[in-house]
Amino acid sequence: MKLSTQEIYGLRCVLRIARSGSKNGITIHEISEDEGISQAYTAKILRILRLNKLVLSERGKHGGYILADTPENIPVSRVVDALGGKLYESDFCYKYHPDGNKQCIPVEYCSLRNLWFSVQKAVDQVLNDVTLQDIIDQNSAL
Amino acid sequence: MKLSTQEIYGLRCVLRIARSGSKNGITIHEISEDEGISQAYTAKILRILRLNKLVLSERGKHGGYILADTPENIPVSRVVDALGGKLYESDFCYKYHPDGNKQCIPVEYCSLRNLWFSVQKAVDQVLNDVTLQDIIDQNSAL
DNA sequence: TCAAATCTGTACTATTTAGTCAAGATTAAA
DNA sequence: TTTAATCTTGACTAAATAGTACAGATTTGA
Repeated sequence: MKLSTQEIYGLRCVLRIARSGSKNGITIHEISEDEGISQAYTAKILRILRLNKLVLSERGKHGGYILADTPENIPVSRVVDALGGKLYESDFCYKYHPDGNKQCIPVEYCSLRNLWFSVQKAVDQVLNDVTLQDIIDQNSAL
Repeated sequence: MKLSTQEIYGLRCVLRIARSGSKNGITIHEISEDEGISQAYTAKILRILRLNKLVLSERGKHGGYILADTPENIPVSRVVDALGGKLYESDFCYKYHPDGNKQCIPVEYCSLRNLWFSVQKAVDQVLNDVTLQDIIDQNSAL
């Protein structure tokens, strides 16, 4: 079970934006420099975050990125889900039964579904309860 | 955050082996049929499980696979870790800082490390406590 | 109006993961 | 001893993810 690099880098980008005091926001160039991620890849990740309404962008000379909400109001789960999706999604059972017609009939399939779903819940419990502000503050039950 | 198909298929394969009453074990062909996974891919996954000492194999006419231990003694975490590794591993911080020299200096890096590690712990808590036998029985706090 | 600094979008390449193929090794039984 | 059923291994192809390149659009200010 792994995090994708998009999730890892993306959360770091969002935190950079959150920590930027500037009213105009922070540019791709700055985020890229600070995080040691290429500008092109930073831009790609920010696009996803923007399409998911986690950040707002402004073009032009004084352009840049700001958060779409206050850091207290953005749980980490929103960022991670935007970039990497849920572990257990609605198409889970179908996806991993290539032959299509055996879903959830033999008994262990259902208990496996329950297993993965409970892993999902455990992860969500952690990530829903931590906001960007918590991370900035190093608040934690972590 | 996703499970790899190796983890998902692999756990199903192990459970098939666990549920096989036969003393000679169960063949790749049977597992493949039962789970709707190709023989070749099933073989590849079983190889990993064998190298990780989760299953034992016997060649030849009456060959097949059996578990290396009783289902009660194999927590799901062992299977998942063998096939997909840990979410948070020792090289985590280095791996995602391509420029190498910024690890854990700016404050949020450390809180992120704590975050991912606590996700890892939450997942482990679920997967360590569930054994193959639990899944077969549909026992659960799931 | 023009140029510079920025974001935007698409298409491309590289790497990793998923999945297949085929030839070889082992065992049991005829 | 031969054959059939099995596991074993490594090399291959396909698909998904990671990461790059570049041309275009927007805004500001000279």
